[in-house]
Amino acid sequence: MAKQYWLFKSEPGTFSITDLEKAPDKTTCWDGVRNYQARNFLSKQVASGDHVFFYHSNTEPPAIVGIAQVAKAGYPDPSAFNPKSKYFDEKSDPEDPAWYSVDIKHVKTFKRPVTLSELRGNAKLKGMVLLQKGSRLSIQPVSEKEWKAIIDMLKQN
DNA sequence: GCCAACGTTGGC
DNA sequence: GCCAACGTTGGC
Repeated sequence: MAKQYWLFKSEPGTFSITDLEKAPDKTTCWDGVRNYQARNFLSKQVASGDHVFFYHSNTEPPAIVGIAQVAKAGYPDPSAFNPKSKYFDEKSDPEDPAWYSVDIKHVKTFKRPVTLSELRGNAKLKGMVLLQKGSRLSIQPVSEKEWKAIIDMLKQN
């Protein structure tokens, strides 16, 4: 299986990369995804060992703040079955789960985040899903070229 | 806080 | 199946 790359969005007020770093074994269940396109990535494509950019949205500045790795591939999202969870979905049947989670583990937090405006300024990233107009997908595929171009931006810091 | 873009819901 | 209304996302 070829290496795959992803970008996971999170609002830092809800779950930040610092939260991930502090989590037991620096690992967390990525739950609460309630969008079908993102769900399909989680259930079918995101594989153990895949590399993940951790992105902070809805904050100033929006930025890629670090890297994580997929520790466990798609499995039914437990929060959908938990009536106490804000992500509870009574329509999700444990026999035929509607929603999926993966586990991710912290790899590194950047000393300096790569901001959205810096990403926009890199011509190599023109096609990146994140930079498309109106794009709000919370689980996004990242191409190998895009991944490498962003890693190169870190080295220039 | 504003608002454009997008996704979902539900009446018909 | 259409589409208006509504809710959410997320940059600014």
